[in-house]
Amino acid sequence: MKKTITIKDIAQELGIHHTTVSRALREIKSVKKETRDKIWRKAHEMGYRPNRLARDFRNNRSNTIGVLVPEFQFHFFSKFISDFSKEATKSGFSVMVFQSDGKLKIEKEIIESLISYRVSGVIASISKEAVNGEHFELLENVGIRYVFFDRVPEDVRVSHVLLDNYQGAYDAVSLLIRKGRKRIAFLSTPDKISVFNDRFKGYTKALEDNNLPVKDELIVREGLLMEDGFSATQKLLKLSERPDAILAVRDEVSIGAIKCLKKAGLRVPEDVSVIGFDNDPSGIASEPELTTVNQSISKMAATTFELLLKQIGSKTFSFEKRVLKAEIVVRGSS
Amino acid sequence: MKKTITIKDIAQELGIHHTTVSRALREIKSVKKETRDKIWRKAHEMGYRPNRLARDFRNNRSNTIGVLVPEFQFHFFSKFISDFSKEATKSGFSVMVFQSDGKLKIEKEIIESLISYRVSGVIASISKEAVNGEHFELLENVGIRYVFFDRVPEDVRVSHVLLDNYQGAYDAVSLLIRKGRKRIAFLSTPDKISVFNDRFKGYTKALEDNNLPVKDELIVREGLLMEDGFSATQKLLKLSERPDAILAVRDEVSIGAIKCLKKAGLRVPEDVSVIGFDNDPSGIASEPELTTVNQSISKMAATTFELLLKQIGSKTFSFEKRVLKAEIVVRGSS
DNA sequence: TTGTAAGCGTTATCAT
DNA sequence: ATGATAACGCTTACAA
Repeated sequence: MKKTITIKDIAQELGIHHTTVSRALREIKSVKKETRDKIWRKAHEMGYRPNRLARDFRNNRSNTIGVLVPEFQFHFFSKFISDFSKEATKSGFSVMVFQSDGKLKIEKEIIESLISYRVSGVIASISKEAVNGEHFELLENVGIRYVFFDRVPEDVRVSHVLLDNYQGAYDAVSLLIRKGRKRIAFLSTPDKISVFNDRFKGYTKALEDNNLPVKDELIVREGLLMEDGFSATQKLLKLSERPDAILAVRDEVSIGAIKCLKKAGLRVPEDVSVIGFDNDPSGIASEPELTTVNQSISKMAATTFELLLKQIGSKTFSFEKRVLKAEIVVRGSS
Repeated sequence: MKKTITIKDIAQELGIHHTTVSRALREIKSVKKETRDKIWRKAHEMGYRPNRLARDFRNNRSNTIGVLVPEFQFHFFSKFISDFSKEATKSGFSVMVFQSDGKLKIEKEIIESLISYRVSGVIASISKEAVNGEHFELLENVGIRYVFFDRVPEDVRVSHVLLDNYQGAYDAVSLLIRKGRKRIAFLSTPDKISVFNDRFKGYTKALEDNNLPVKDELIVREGLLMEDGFSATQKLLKLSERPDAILAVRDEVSIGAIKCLKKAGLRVPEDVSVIGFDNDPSGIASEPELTTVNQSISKMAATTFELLLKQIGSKTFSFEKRVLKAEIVVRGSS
């Protein structure tokens, strides 16, 4: 194991002072070009690698952005993080990802950890147990900027980026109504999560605007997985009058619904139309292919990064809300 | 923005020395219980949060594990990272994820970055452009332990964890042959990636052991995406004699194949059987559901972490190979 | 059991 | 344009 080379080693070799080396390596103009070149050459020759730990410590700030999500196997989150991290890397940041597993307690621990790491900024999609965003205020106290995306606290008063969930659901239901559907079911989760609440509001509003009743029996909140979609649909099929369309808050749920419908001998979309949310890859694998409400994940990632970057390096916390338009991708299931 | 509390602040408040505070907070036995309690109480009262930057700097080691993958949208990688990171968190590590995008140049930069961060360890799945693992030796030079998983260099001589890709493919083909299939196609990628090479070897060996010819026309290397599976299958269907089974190296590719077959009016599995690799969620969405070679991702993650942990804190680099058994999940498509 | 002193590698500030 | 000095918060070796 070789000795680690520091700026002092380079300075010594060159017979100059290490602060000059530091300046040269950071491309500070006040260094003569000749010295600068000499230093760079020597640094390279000696295999110098900056010690970020020392640099971060000295600057009291790590060049890292913390990402806090409930869970990162959901396609939405993994794609988002992938895009976000490409974006952040371009600007010289590293990314640390933490999963709260939907638990408030873990979320709080992660926030402590983030502070302890003196990250440059944080983006977060909150856990379902977090009703408000109070515990994030700790970040403010120590001057760390943060931006919420997708799952935001109800009382949110910091910058955040959202899909227009309300509009997406409204449009999806409107489409179904235009196709003559009248008994439109809504499949969601029992958890109170902003995103899904908004989708529900869009659903009811569209029904009302078209003079259709909102029926409790058509609203089933089993959960967010494929099997939840399946079991929810089983319940629906036991009704005296079955639904003629289903809007589910996630594609996986829709796929479960389609499986259940087909198993019951019903045709999709002839007997029952199905629409999902998220444009998950499995929607394309499904037969028929799934109509879905699409959110441009890469745009969302870029916007989130933009809002965060705007705050990092600015003196004040700011409050800006960005809502991204949702678009319906019409495929075979509707 | 509040002043940050340090151990010196606590010490001052208590009229003791800050090294005692340091010791107490790290639960070092040589501190009297009484003092210890006093310190913890005060620390909590003052809202002390350790500065990890300072600690890491002083220890010349950050409590972080670097994860290097080609890409993390693939279900395999996002699930792996999710599981790995839960595992690592349990032992008090944080996780930093970097994507090479399959590019050697980026991979090298990431390695520099990892060194610069003095991470405690690294796990990596290498880019397709990396023929050997030479560039990882830099890590060794500075004493950072690393373990490869899934995509490993050809000449690998450090610890690594693999699926038994050879066996998985061998078993899949054997299954198809037992079902009477004789013209079994193989869909893969043109890139030389260890994982897929091994799957290919298993494929040919199984054919040979059953006295079936390995036919070039049945081997199509279009890529790893759904559309690649689709177009590869189109080519296969133009042959004078079509295949009666398809083994693809990823589930997504298989799904593309199934779509193409169905579009051509062929039945799956009656006319053509299809088997994939990875047990991707979309395999379940597909119709028929996809038979696939499954690798236990959580086991792989746990094993990778285990091998890494064994090396962190040990004086010597070690070389241990773990091969995880692959199992076929039989569903409708075969 | 506790205190003292030194130092990790870097950068900011001030002096030359 | 470059050098000298100090400091960031923490831990370790040594002394008391």
